[in-house]
Amino acid sequence: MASVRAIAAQLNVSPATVSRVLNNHPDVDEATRERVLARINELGYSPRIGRRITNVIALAYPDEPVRSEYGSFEPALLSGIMRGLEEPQFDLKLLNIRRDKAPNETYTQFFIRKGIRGVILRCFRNNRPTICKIATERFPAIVVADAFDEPGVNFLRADSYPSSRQAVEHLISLGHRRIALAMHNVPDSDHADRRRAYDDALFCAGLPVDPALVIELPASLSSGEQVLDTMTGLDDPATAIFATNPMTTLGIMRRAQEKGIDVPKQLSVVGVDDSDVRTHIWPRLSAVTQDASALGMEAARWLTEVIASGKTAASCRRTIDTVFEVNGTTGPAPQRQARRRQDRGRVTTGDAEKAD
Amino acid sequence: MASVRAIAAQLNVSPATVSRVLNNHPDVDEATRERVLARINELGYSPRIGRRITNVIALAYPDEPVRSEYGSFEPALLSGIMRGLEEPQFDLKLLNIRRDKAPNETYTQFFIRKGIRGVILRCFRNNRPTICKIATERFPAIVVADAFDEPGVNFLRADSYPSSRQAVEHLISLGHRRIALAMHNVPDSDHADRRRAYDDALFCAGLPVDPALVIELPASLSSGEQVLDTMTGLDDPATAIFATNPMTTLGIMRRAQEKGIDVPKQLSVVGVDDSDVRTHIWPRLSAVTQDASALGMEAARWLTEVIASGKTAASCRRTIDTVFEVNGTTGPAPQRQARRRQDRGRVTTGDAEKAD
DNA sequence: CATGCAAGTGAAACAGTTCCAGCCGGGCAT
DNA sequence: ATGCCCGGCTGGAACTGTTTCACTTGCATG
Repeated sequence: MASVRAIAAQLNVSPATVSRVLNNHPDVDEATRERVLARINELGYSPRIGRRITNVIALAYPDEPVRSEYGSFEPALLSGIMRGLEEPQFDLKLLNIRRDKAPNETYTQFFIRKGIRGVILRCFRNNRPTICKIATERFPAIVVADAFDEPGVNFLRADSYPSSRQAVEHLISLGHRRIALAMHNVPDSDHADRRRAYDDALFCAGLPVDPALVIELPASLSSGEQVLDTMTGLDDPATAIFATNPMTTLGIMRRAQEKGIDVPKQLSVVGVDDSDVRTHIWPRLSAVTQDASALGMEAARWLTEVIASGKTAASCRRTIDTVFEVNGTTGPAPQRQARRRQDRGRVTTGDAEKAD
Repeated sequence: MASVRAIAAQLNVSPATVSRVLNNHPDVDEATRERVLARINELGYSPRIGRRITNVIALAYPDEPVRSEYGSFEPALLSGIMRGLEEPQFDLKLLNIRRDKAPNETYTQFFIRKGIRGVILRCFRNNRPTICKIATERFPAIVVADAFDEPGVNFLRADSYPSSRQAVEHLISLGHRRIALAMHNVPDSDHADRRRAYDDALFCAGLPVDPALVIELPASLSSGEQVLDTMTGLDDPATAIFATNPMTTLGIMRRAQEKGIDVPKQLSVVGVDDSDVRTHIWPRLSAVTQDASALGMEAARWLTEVIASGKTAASCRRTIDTVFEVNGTTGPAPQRQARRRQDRGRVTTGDAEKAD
């Protein structure tokens, strides 16, 4: 609605000045800049090319672009977003906030300058304050794959509590009593859900939560190895591990195979999978699966809908389901005397068939 | 250089008409459209917003956006592109050609309409003609991860011939004589390189190429399983497999572990890895590795350089190196009598330590 | 005190797109 | 035959946003 000239007229400045503010040019008086920004926030503004409004949204990363450290979550998410943008005919830009945003401009300013009308945000380690800031500026935005208590922050996430709880209960029903939990060492809502599911499942089964069985580490292969070493090395070792992120899970599996620990005969493993990694290895991972592609598609649809309808007050705090999928890495708890074999090489497992 | 009004003046039409042609509006006479397009191709054209030229390039997919079927090649590539765009201050758009391009517009028209000044192209199954078409239109473009004989097509790829040959020679030096080759079933230059390397390495070692040991299948996990079943089921089975794509390699490993075939004691496997998948499993894959991130970064740099300098005649037919990395899936060829054990369950491998 | 420099601003020029009015030719009813 | 209407096509004008250039103003300095 509001054009550069309209805003300029209201404030008794020239369109040139408004444009300069929008593009973060240095030579504009601080007071003037404030006035213009205030009015823009008040009236709203959509970037245009000529008379046409630009139908572009962005997927914004707080820092490093498109890390592949979370397995194939990112491509699955991107693929979903592209599908979600198909029908409303929007384009997608990729943004690196740290790199492109000038320190002295607001987020709204930054996004307008980049010619986008809305933004899908990825939430990582330390950028929760950033996201809250963006929310208070009321620029159309939605966070994927994380949850926020702060009002005004829109998000779409997969709630892994139910299926995480199913996972732990599944392990309990298989006779496991020493179930380890390998957590991510930075708190986000997903991992909090999984922690709660673990606690609740144990509590309801009358099992204690042993602090020695809970470990917090970065999401990485080597963390997984450390988890396996720690949990099988205890005096009363774990017979099952629930790992709350994909890379740690892979690390656990890799280390178990390296040490010749038979999964699932000697140790059961439940992981979390964002994409199809669980099927890439043998045995196929029993895992809590979240559909990153669906997450992306839904987020894109919500955002474009909000933009198109102009309902800036719309709020999204949606949750989609995750699924616990039983595959080959979970089995009955081993007999007590069979545990504690510590040879570092492969173990004889010729009795495999009989045990099934 | 050429603006809408300049072109309009040269052709005695109005700027409105030129704009309509550029945006593929239906209500413009076919003859007029042709004239305008011809002049635009002649003079060149860069999309602008107001007086500013837009520094945006696109990563264009022929069809489905950002398939994750090639493992984490895509995120690694994207990450590299973003890094490559950092210094020249360009933005990146994601484009799905099939979805967004109108059938009756040229590629140049399409890209201009999307406001981009250059494009990085992904080459898949059937879009080689598309890419050649784009090249003849002379819009700034570069293909990543494939090679073209056609002049005018710019590309940047990783040459996997030397390291593929190293890989096969490595297997030969380990005593393998029955080395299978699992190829992708659609021809592209990468896979052609690997085929040549296989043939040459065998030939130079005085070994015959047995057609029974060469198989062409889609890049997928199930293909890998089929490869393993076929190659170990021969009367004179393979003792090593070279798989020319990541997913097939994973399928082979998965199936080998499922059948209890010990890699590398009973069977050696060499794969190809675009990212870090080779380290995600145990044993770590011996693999020909290509740095998708470097590919993306170099492509982005070349493209932005061409755009900035205006050297539309510039040509890029570069190749970066791949590396053959020896990890845990390659070992000495098994003794002849030890082969042909066909029990479907796990095999006793208690003598593992001694063999080392 | 005059001069010069830097900051800040606006008018104008210029970039692209769309709206609206008009032209023109063909089809159709009277 | 003639008048009318309608749709294809076009251009002018209006309206986007951005940049260039000239100008004012205030402050420091010779």
